[in-house]
Amino acid sequence: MARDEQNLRAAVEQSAAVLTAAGFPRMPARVLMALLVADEGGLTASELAESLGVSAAAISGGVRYLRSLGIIHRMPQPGSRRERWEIFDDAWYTALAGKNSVYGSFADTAAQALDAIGDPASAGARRTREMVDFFRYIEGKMPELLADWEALRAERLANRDGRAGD
Amino acid sequence: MARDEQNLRAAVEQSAAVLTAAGFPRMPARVLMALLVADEGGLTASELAESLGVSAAAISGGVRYLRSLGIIHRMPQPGSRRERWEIFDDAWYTALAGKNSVYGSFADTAAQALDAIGDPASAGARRTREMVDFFRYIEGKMPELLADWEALRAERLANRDGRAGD
DNA sequence: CACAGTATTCACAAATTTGTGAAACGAGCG
DNA sequence: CGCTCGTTTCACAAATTTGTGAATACTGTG
Repeated sequence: MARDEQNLRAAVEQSAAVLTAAGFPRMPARVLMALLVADEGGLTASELAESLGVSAAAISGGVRYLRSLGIIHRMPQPGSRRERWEIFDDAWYTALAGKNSVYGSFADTAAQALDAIGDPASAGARRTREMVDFFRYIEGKMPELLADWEALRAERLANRDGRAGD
Repeated sequence: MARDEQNLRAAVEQSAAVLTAAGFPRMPARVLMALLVADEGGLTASELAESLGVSAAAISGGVRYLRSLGIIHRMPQPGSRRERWEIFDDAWYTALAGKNSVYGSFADTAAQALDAIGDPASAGARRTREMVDFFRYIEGKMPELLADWEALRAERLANRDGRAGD
């Protein structure tokens, strides 16, 4: 079965739209999805621009954003000025782990609010304390969850190898 | 210790800023934090407006958004037109569970991309498949994580009661 | 060391989001 | 049943975000 470019484009756009709806900036989301489905070796800026139908400048901005998140990287091609952009294999893992620190800093600022409330028995204090506890709990459990995923993934890969390379 | 209004305001704004940085719209974030730290009985729209220093219209919009997310509710006061808005106790729990469905729909659209790629052995297919698997895994584990939190919370409350109401 | 091909930056236009004041609406009270 | 207070809706202004074309900077090649 060959690449169904038309459906692929549509699915890329739709997935990017989901990310956008979740608060992710538009262009980075589109670039990210394009890189996700790209073949081995990633894509150049101009390939991205052509594929997404946008200017080179837009790609440059999107790429800078994604790089600042540490989920893509540049692969300088020896003997060519054309650099290829590639998504890290653990991009999503990293992104989710990173969001974890958002939970953490949110809990931290909320904890300051908790201090400022004073009376620990008040409704506001109880509510706030419970929220802080909740996010700290999630934050604490996430590493375990991710580790479990890693283990499961490694196991799958081992099985696949065991079956003589699929 | 009494309420330190000044620090409380600052902490509320800062927490709202963290939410905003994470993609949450600004005014809803501010309203949400104000309601979180509010005393028993929640706040009226005008109290929110005064506390946040914005117009009644802005509050109305923010409140509508939060209600659409199902994390606050209106408490009609008998004998008064002033309705009080209150945050649900399980607001954050709900929000996180809801985000879970975002993971799900993201995985779904990405799975469509996977189909469109065709060749399952290609780099793009491998990458995409792994991402889909990852989010499905997270999505699957989250209920368990939340249930564990519930259990822990119930246990804490029981202990507190056991110690004769703190 | 100048040239050619790419990538990045910049100023700006378009689109979207955000918040306001004024008007409309709705519920209790005299 | 009209008045009053509080909330919601609406049209619009301000601010922010998003993406473009043109100019600039960078790197390898002849």
